[in-house]
Amino acid sequence: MTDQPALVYVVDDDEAMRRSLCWLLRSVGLECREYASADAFTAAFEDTRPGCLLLDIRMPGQSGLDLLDSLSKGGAILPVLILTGHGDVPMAVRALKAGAMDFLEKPCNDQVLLDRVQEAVSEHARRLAEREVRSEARQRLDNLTARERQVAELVSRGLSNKAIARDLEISLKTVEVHRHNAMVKLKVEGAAELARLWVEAEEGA
Amino acid sequence: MTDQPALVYVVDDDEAMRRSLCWLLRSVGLECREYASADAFTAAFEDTRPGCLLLDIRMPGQSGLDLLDSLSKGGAILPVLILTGHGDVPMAVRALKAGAMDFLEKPCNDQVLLDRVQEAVSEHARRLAEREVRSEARQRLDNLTARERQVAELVSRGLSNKAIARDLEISLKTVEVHRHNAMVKLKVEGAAELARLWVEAEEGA
DNA sequence: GGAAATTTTAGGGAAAACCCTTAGTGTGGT
DNA sequence: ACCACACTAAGGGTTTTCCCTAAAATTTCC
Repeated sequence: MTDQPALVYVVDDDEAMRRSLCWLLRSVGLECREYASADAFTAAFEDTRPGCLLLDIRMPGQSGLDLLDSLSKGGAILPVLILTGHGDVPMAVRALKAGAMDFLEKPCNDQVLLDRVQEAVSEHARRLAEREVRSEARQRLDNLTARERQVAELVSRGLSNKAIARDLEISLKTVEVHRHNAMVKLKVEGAAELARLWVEAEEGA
Repeated sequence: MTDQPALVYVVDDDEAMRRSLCWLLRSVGLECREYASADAFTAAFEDTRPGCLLLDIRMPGQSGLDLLDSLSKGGAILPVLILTGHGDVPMAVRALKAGAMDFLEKPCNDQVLLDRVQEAVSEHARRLAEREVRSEARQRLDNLTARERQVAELVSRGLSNKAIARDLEISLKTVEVHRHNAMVKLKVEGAAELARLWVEAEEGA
């Protein structure tokens, strides 16, 4: 997670609008890329670098709301700021419930926009860090064999080796082996750390 | 947490509207109480029984948005459905960002409204259960003495008694005592359960 | 000042966890 | 058939935790 500079994506079919937005963003030192359609953006973006998306709704081809849906369905965590000229209440409600971070109407005050962008970028950095922790945990969990995972889970729930042996109907010695192997693979020491790792990995799963 | 029936609060200064809403809600078996102002509602509601709030924005006295803010500031977890006749985009955005679960415009389709209410009630039940777990955990934690809490935290982080003794510069025997007392007070057995309890209590703190 | 609670330390024994090696069995792939 | 891997099991020793009793020093509160 090398702390890369923020990148703002601007998706709008109106070229003048894109230019103007990017000019504004670059004037405060934000890197910025333009896309004329949802598809062009989808093909290009990577959800690993802190940033956010400034998105228009009314566009030829895939609409902004559709893009918003497909982003969240695809597990993306990039914050989206809707910026539209012809918004109505149902549209705003749908966008925000679909996970948009904000819904701004053109024309929009420059400073307000920049503030929202900064908020969104911070939020994305936060989410990226969180996702990193969980995916790290889950990746280590994936390296366990079925039996090891089974034993590790029971350990994380506070059962003793003896109780686990009874539960799984295997010998105490076998449990010790699985437990030890799991601990090594997960790089944890002791039941407490294992329990924490387990909670981290399973929350929001 | 005796599983009480749902209770829907309706806050609107227009009496005809309140009546009509309550008639609709009662027709599907939902209990329902009416309030003509934000203040009347604030004085009466209790955030322990599953339900939701149907809230108008434009009212004499405290506005619906103000009520929404003061609810979330007060730590309430009651889901709020905004139902207003004169909504605009900025108002909807503000309401949703302030935590409203939905923003509906009058007149509103009956079935849509009832669906949203049911969703909101389920959501509240879910939140109540979560809050219950956390407050139980925190309450038990509050019964620990300072030293016990200190020791328990280090145990939950995976440190051995010996390591804790070094950290706190006290004897191993003392650590054992504090650890044991903490375990008894927290009603947990083993480091794993303690770690889980700790995570439960501290998350979202 | 005295009672109650907290913090501190200790001895000693039973239970559990931890660490090492060795090894038989079964399964899947080359 | 052979190899790699997972699962199983055991012996034996060290360390840590768990559980009991006992008690002194300290702090807090009335």
